[in-house]
Amino acid sequence: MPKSLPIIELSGTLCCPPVAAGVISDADALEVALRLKALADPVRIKLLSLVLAAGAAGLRNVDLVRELQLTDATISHHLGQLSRAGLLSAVHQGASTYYAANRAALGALMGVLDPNCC
Amino acid sequence: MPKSLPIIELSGTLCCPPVAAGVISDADALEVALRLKALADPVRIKLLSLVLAAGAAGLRNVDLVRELQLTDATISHHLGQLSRAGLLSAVHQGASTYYAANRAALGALMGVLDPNCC
DNA sequence: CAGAGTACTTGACATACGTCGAGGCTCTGC
DNA sequence: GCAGAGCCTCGACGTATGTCAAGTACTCTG
Repeated sequence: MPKSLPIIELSGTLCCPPVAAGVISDADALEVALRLKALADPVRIKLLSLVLAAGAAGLRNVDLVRELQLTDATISHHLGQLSRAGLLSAVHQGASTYYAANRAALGALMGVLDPNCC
Repeated sequence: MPKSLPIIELSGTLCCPPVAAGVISDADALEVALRLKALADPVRIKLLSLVLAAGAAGLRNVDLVRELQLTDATISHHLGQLSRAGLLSAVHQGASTYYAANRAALGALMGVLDPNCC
């Protein structure tokens, strides 16, 4: 990975034309790729699935530590990745942090890549 | 990545319930993640977009070398990743190899992750 | 057959990434 | 105020990955 990827603000919802509509621009390709990278890990897929299933209430770091068999540091790392990609939203409540899935962001990302969309 | 990811046959089309339908299994999470990993690179997104735009005829390695500014070895590497993930299909014709997008596989992958689907 | 064009493989390099242990911070309840 | 729970940050580690240069193999053309 010599050509290192730049840091981009990803917390917002992705917005670019679907790939089926024409050749994607370099900038859009980068945005899409960075979000996919945030999702391209078995732990994070499982994690997102658990959070999705929990609904709007969300789940805490500890809840996920119990489900997956990983350190709280590792879970925190993954939650950070997903949050930075805008796929998860975190809300602090007392000593805990509840993570909920950002369904709109996930839907938008899938919509851009879906060849059958639009 | 100490817990190294196993090698799995991915050339077929993904088939598992959408994440919105419930918590995904470890095996399905791994399958989804491996396909996303194959897609989570700006070059490969651009590449897929170009191939998609080319339609059923497909594109050759050289064509893509000209579009993106990379070595044929690098393009070959990326094409291999996408092919192994079942996202691209290769057909040899004389001295050339034409790559076409596997729309069904891409659609299936997006369908599994789309929270608005099903 | 010779040469050009195309594609894949291999090896090497630098960087990115997942994981953990240790430590520190904030909030809660006694 | 203290002890504990929950969460994050930091540093370190081993592995994976994107890129290229060089080499190899195949196909077509003349």
